[in-house]
Amino acid sequence: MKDFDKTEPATCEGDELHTDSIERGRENMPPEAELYELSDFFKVLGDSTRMRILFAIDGGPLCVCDIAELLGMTKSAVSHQLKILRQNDLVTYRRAGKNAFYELADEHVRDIIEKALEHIRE
Amino acid sequence: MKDFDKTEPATCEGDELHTDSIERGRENMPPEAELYELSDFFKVLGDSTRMRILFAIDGGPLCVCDIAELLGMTKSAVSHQLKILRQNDLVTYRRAGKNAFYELADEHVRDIIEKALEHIRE
DNA sequence: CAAACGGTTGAACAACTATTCAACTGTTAG
DNA sequence: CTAACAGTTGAATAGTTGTTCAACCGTTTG
Repeated sequence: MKDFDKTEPATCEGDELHTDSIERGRENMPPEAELYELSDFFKVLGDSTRMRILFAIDGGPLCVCDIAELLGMTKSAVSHQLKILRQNDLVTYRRAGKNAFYELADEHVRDIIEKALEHIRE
Repeated sequence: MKDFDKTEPATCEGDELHTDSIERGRENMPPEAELYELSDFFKVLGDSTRMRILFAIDGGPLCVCDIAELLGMTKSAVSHQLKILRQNDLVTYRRAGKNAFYELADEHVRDIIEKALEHIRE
């Protein structure tokens, strides 16, 4: 009995109709690597702190200290999140003396966030 | 010394230019509630299993068992993720006898994923 | 040069999350 | 009715992740 359960996953009773549907779904599936890039990209956007940072620098380049002040967080916490945003090419930065000014890297990001906003506003 | 660090966060030396930039960033910030809805939405997309599910049913409605077969996962694991997709209005489902057929809820979702694909492909 | 500041980093901890497992519901077929 | 199947669910576990803390680096200013 329990041995049967271990054979999961299994097609629904080997139905022809189902195997067809599965095949269609499989054909639509992007390559493994792309799937991970895609979900990793959304994972970066899936944090309210990072989202706030993106909106903050959308109004123009800001240095770490200013972002920290704006969000009411420590520079350390902000810097950690900026690193993630950098590593995923969502922001770029340029050094100016003691400061590091961050800004949005890409117009795509703005578009995607805009579309998502439309979605949640129904 | 350590007491000073505790005063974080702080503006960069109270510079006028910086407080201006901060103000611009602050004006651009969406309301708190919207920020959370937005990052929660992306959080749902930020998982490779859920992403695979979305691509699978993008090729047409599929029942839980078929999705499980297609992804090589247990029905239980898939069902848990489908619940999250349901709760966030990314999928809808209709019951047909023993089966529950899931499909994409919204055209928006397709658009956003498409835009993100463009982005990661540079 | 030394002190102060902006920024980064690694380790540690707490909070969260995906999968597994087992038990359960509801539907259909024998 | 009962057995088998599709699907759901809650608890437990293992892995991931955001923030804090302390130490550090590089630049600038006195």
